[in-house]
Amino acid sequence: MGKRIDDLMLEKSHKHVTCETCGALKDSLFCSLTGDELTSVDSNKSCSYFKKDQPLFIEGSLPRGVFCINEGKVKIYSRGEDGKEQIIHVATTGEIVGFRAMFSGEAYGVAANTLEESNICFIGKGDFLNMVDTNVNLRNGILRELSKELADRASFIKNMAQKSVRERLASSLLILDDIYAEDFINLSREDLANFVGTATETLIRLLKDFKDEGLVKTHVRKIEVLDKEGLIQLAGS
Amino acid sequence: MGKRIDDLMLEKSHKHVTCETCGALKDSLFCSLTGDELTSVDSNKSCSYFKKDQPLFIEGSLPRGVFCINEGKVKIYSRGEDGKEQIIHVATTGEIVGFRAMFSGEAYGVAANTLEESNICFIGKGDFLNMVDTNVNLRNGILRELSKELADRASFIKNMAQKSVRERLASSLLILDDIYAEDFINLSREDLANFVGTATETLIRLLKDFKDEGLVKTHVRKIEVLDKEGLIQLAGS
DNA sequence: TATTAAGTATGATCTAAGTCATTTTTTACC
DNA sequence: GGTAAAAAATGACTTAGATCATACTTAATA
Repeated sequence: MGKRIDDLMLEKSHKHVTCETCGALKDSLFCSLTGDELTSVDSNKSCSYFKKDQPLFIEGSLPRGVFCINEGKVKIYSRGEDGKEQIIHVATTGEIVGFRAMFSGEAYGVAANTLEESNICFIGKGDFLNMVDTNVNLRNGILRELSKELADRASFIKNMAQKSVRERLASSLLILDDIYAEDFINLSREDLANFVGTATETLIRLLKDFKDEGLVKTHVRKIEVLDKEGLIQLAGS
Repeated sequence: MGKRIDDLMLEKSHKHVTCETCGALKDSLFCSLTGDELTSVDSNKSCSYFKKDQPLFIEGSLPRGVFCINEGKVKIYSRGEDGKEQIIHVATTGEIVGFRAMFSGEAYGVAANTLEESNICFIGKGDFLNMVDTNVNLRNGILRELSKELADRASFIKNMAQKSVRERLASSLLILDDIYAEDFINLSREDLANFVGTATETLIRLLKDFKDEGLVKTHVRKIEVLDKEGLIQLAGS
């Protein structure tokens, strides 16, 4: 008899990712933590393996801590009345997810799911808030991060209100190309549509246009950006 | 010969609004400041009278401090390629405006203009950051505020992507009705359209429908909300 | 490797909402 | 108080993009 799924997950989760050796550390908000602090985080965190499309947290639940992405991708989204998702952000290696609701004391206004297999650590609310309170660099990093995101979302709103779907697709592909770095963009057509803010059918049609125009190339579901400059032109400001 | 405009402004600006007696204090992030801290803010701030549609700061400029609204309304907006404004937020009495860019160290990604005659105090960057560093309550208040706004903007994005203009107008009117509290909503049709994210003509047409349906009543440019419940129904989630 | 399900693609149709042109009303200012 | 300018309103027209129906392809699982 084969192993149970739980066993497999446990096995993978026991990769023993320690903060000290975490490849994502230097890109993360935790980069300013002292050796002692890191050791303390290490002993208070739990690291787990997530399969594709598993929830980290759901809309309306109360935050119990933060998630630190060691490896993988996570979509942050909110669901409309009709159930349609709007993806607000795609988080990647090194990012800390879910600390916003931590400060507001409110329930999550968004949900988070893995987009692919991921290794993600969890740090409890108390430990995290304690660190923020005592570590000036971490705190300033968070203030900076929150502010930057606020600016990002302002321009997201403007794009939604003023740009055509075609323009938004171009600018979305550029954003995703950065996030997926050396990999091809790897999102379902539906997720991509939910990021751009359009119907899946419309997205597919426009993506075909982009292919015909030599802007992108598709490898089944994966999308390769061929002409970054062209997309920039198309995306406008 | 009558007084020059500068004199009049000076006169009004010399209302001597002190933080201790500021009516907006209790609603503001500064409510947690100690007596000493307030005195220090007081001696380091400048308070000025702004006419209608004057800029507090413009997109792309570097922040030199924060603005505290003693009396009045301020629109926070961003301009698209074609010059069309997208209004992100309408700030009112008690709100502190412009502290987001302060933490990110970047230039303003948005602009701010008065929507009506306003009394607004200015606190320099150094003084403000200093207070944030030393006052735990203020700091936590700011973290909470930033987080809440982030959540607001996520739902703003979702609304833009998924709701019809009619639904967005309903929800915008509800938001504005809260902001204008006991007053009627007092925005130009163009500003309202730029808040809803639609063309001015479309806004005017829909507003007329709302009038016909008994949801609102207009007093020339001002808008009175008659049927809050009806608007809530219409706005959806 | 068959079978099913999920995801991707395409076609046909409809309408919400944008654009441009013009008129009416309100506001600002000599 | 009269005139000019700005804001609001209405009409006619056009189209981007949503929706629904259906076909095709890739992935999953027995």
